Amino acid sequence: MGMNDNIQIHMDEYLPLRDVVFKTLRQGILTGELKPGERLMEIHLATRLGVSRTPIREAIRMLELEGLVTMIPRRGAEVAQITEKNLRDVLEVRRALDALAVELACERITGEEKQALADACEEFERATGSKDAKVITQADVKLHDIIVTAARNERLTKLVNDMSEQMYRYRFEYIKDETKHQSLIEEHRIIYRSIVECDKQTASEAIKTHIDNQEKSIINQIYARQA
Amino acid sequence: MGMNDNIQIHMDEYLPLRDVVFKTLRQGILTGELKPGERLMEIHLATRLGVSRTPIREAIRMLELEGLVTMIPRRGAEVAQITEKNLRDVLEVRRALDALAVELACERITGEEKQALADACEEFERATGSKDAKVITQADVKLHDIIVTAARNERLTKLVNDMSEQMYRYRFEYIKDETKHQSLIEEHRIIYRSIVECDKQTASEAIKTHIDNQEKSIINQIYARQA
DNA sequence: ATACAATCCTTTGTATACAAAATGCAGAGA
DNA sequence: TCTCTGCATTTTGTATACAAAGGATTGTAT
Repeated sequence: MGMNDNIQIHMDEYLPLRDVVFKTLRQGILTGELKPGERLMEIHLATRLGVSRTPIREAIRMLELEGLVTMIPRRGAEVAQITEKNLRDVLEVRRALDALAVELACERITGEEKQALADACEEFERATGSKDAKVITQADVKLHDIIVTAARNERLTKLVNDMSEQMYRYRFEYIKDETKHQSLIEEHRIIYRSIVECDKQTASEAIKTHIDNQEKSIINQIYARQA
Repeated sequence: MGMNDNIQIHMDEYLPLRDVVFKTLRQGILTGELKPGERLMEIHLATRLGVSRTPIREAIRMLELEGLVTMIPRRGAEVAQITEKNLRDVLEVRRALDALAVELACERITGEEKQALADACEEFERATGSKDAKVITQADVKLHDIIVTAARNERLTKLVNDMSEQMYRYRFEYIKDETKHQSLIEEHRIIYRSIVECDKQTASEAIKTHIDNQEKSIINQIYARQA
């Protein structure tokens, strides 16, 4: 030992092309670069990304299962339509899962994590000062990450992360709205305090409010865009 | 209209090979035919199922995202290990989602569905009399299907179905245990009644108890198998 | 001008071929 | 006997080739 620790080979840098393609397409869809309804044609994507059709196809299979693309038999894939119903469905589920996460976190959070959570709250407050949506978003993500991690449930973590990512583009817009910042800070504080005090009831209510506010904002955005 | 209705071509019979392979492998894993830790080698599977490697690979990508197989870089896929932690995680989430489902069902269930639910309850009672685990399981699935459908949330439906399927093999064993039948019937009745009466609180508690009982049984089974 | 039909072209679905990495085994040396 | 090294085999990762289905376009007939 000792020597091996220095080697520090980034052996884990290897990623199959399918995963690269998967992440790329996913990113494209979530940021809106690839628009809903847009067809995903294999040769097209393959030449564009400089790979063959095989990794593209495998990536599409993954996106399909995540619900980000819709398959039409013998016609191929297209970026899934986002309907209002669809979003409400996702948020409805996410609300329940986030509530579960904070309740579990109340029971299982460690001392270190409590500290990390406190730090993350402060960090978020500072980030709102920066007026940089990206920084704020990162702080927000960090905070929520600590909570779901503290829930000690891998399946839950994966689900919550998947669902948050689906709202990526909307969350970004939401966080740009500075009038919401103060209430966000307040919500985070309540969540933090109730988790530390192991007050499941309050924590769960607070996170539900948190999601509900996001929902309202997102629904507004949809109408705004349509108009 | 009229004429076209008669044609009734089963045009939708077409399924890409990848989906056939997917379903086959999935079934194999869930029934325990393919055991945890078993390697899934592509050529092997391909010759066995009489197809080429391509559909096999695409099916594996899907299974991977469902968490049924684990990928080891440059080594391929193997059937995911089922740990006790893993099962507890799934059940913990399922508990919350099922609770959400009944609560939503309380609000949204239609008159027809109420009738269907009543029928399904009776059907289940009759099924327990048959002593045929398969028949009983079917009746149980039917009942739960009606509930999640009544929740009117497609995302939720998909998640709940996925999670139930993951416990397929255990559920089967559970339902074989005749000593549990009476309490199962009782639980179903409570759930049914509270949904009809739109009593979310009771419905949610009842379904949670329902899942908790399943959990106990499953954990017991695991210890029994290990011993 | 419109409707219908044949044909071509695009695109997916599937199979196969080739390259690179990893594993296992055997043999040589200490 | 044990270990290390090198080779052979296996298996994945990626690319390409071929077939069939769908859609579009063009031409023709009414």
